[in-house]
Amino acid sequence: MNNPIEALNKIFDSRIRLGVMSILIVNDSVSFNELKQLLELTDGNLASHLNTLEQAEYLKVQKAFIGKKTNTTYIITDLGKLSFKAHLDALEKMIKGI
Amino acid sequence: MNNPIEALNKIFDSRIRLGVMSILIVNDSVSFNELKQLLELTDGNLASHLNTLEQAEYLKVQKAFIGKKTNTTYIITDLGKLSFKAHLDALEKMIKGI
DNA sequence: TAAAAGCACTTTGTTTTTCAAAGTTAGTTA
DNA sequence: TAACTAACTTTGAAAAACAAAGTGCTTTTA
Repeated sequence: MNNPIEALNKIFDSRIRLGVMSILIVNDSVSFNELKQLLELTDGNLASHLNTLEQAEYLKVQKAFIGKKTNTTYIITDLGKLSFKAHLDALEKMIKGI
Repeated sequence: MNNPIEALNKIFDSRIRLGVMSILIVNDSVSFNELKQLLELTDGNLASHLNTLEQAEYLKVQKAFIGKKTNTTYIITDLGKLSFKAHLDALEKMIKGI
């Protein structure tokens, strides 16, 4: 048997980032405020986790205008999708003992 | 929709503790050394994660003798099994967006 | 039109967690 | 008896998480 945890992605150790990804993988685009309310986080905390995911290029930020009002939304990238799925696969394999 | 991450267990944020639990859930009893080799950890690091799991009463320690030699093995508790399964369920629900 | 409020952050600083390395105790093999 | 293994504990450093406060901009409200 080889090390079952090495295929797990360190970035997804955090349940907040796991939560963000699981929201973004089923929603095309989610705003900062929606995430904040869904996950019940402070601005700073959410912003820093989003930043970690953005640095990893797992999501991208889209700044748009709704009328004159700015609106920031977050979108998962292809790399984000792949990495998240790979992590879930690794988790499943580990649990099933494959 | 309610907060998808609140049902996740903080203790299982750590992939090391996740790894330990996934080993213990399929093996009746695993020794310190086996865990150390499987997970490729230093003694101190493994011991501290095992301690966290023991504090939570997710596993118990069994000190036995093999001949005159002591042998320490770790066994998952019923609470450990329940908590681990509950965490996996919560994860699954979160991912599936239930 | 001045004040209050919302958005999306950044900054600051504390607390918590993680981890490696070294030390410890006790038995074991060469 | 010296080196070795097992199973830790202790120490200390580094990283991560987090809340709170501050910022700049816009919009709504009194």
